[in-house]
Amino acid sequence: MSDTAKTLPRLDESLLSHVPPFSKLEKRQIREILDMASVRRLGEGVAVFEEGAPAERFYMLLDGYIRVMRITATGEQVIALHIPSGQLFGIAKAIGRDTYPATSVTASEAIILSWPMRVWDDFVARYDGFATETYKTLGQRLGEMNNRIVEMATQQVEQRVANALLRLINQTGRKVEGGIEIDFPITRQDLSEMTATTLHTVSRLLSAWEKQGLVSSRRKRITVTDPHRLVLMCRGGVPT
Amino acid sequence: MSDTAKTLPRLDESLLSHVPPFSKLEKRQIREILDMASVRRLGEGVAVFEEGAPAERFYMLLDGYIRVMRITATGEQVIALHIPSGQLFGIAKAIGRDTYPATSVTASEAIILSWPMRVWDDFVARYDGFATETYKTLGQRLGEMNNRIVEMATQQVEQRVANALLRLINQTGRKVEGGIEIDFPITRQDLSEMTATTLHTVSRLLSAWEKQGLVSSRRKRITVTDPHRLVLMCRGGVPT
DNA sequence: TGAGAAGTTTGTGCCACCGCAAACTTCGTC
DNA sequence: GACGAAGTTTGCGGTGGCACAAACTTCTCA
Repeated sequence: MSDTAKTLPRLDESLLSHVPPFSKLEKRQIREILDMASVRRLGEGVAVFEEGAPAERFYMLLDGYIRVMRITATGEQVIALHIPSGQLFGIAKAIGRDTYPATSVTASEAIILSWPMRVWDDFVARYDGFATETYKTLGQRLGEMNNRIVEMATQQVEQRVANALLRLINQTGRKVEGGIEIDFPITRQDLSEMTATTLHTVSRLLSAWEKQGLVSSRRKRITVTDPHRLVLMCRGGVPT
Repeated sequence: MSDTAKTLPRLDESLLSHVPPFSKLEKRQIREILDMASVRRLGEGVAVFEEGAPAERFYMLLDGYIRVMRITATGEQVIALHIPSGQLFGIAKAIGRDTYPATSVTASEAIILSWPMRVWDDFVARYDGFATETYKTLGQRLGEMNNRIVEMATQQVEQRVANALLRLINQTGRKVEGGIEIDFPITRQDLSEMTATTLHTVSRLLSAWEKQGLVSSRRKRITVTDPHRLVLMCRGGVPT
């Protein structure tokens, strides 16, 4: 709802030159692509698009984090995925859809590029490596979802939360003194929506882990101080 | 393990002419494609490929059903998906992978075509509509998985099993007297592996539903006699 | 036709986790 | 710097559905 912007001053080619779907392109081509893009700077917690809406644009996250979620008929939220910067999202066309299959919300401040969906086929046809790289990240996301299904089907809450934390620090971790911190604000509630449990249970688990020196957390911030022991946690056994 | 066959007598073009990824092609092109294919006839419960194996071939299911599953480190099985005839599967290349992300097993007797993965890029480049249709089914499967995640995160066992049944009769249902039957042999165990519960719980549920006239079942066979009331079941409330 | 395998049903006890509730802490803002 | 909103912690009771166990039924194949 809040802060939008049109085509900002002028985007530098280096913005995209190292980003997988565009990394094989010449400077000239990246220029073309950037000239077609709109830029927006969004605050935390802003919806980029809603599930079911006609897929009119596709997006590239330049900075920040995006949370992909779905909302059930009864109003419960389920977080499907977090997307780090440098990835495309909202690429409904890539999977033959004309509406977005889920809602995307910023998990932090974010900068996003976007293009009208009608140029999608051009991108695929014209830019070498674009399609390939796109489908590679799609495959990764698919694999991740698959893993989550297996986890939810076979693991206990404790292990699921541990897994979720590890995945977060792997994908979006930032090294700080004393451990690895999740690079965006995240609440117990969020974590519970990622692991199919309640914020109460997550809170209890984090408190326990904090006492054991596995993690340390403040409001909306979580730092994993002992990833190794957290990995052990994923495979069942309660440590001493 | 059991029954294999090489290129059988001679496949008829009509086999593929109505199957989405090939439906836009000319007879000549379908001939080409068929001439490159191997055919196999498989019994029930035979593995087509295993998770993690190098993705050397991709497949088209001509008849029967395929079950896509994963096995955890502790040996538990989780069924991710059932694939009905007329769909491609094992298309690792489409998502930028060079190993299969899951195991595929026949859920019934089945007839499958297959091609070496190296012709994949040719297929995409040469055959109009092939890529598009492929990604459409990919999108559907992604959506299904997404739905399962949401279900497992928000619903009770009873609702999840009801949902699983409904999905099965939607996708693979066969009309019989007195209801719609799932078109391939399926055990309580299978159903429990699809819904993250135990075979005991599934058995109890089915027994209860049978008493209420919602379903009727025999060994390895399930018929939904009152789909409408089963739909109600999905949304919580216990009926009279 | 009979023995074993595979699949199903049913009972009982128990515990991990949720639901509810209430107090507490941290942050933003006027 | 005080108020309210947002986020967190903690206690307690209840219960859904799992684990374990055992009998039963239906198929298969010799």
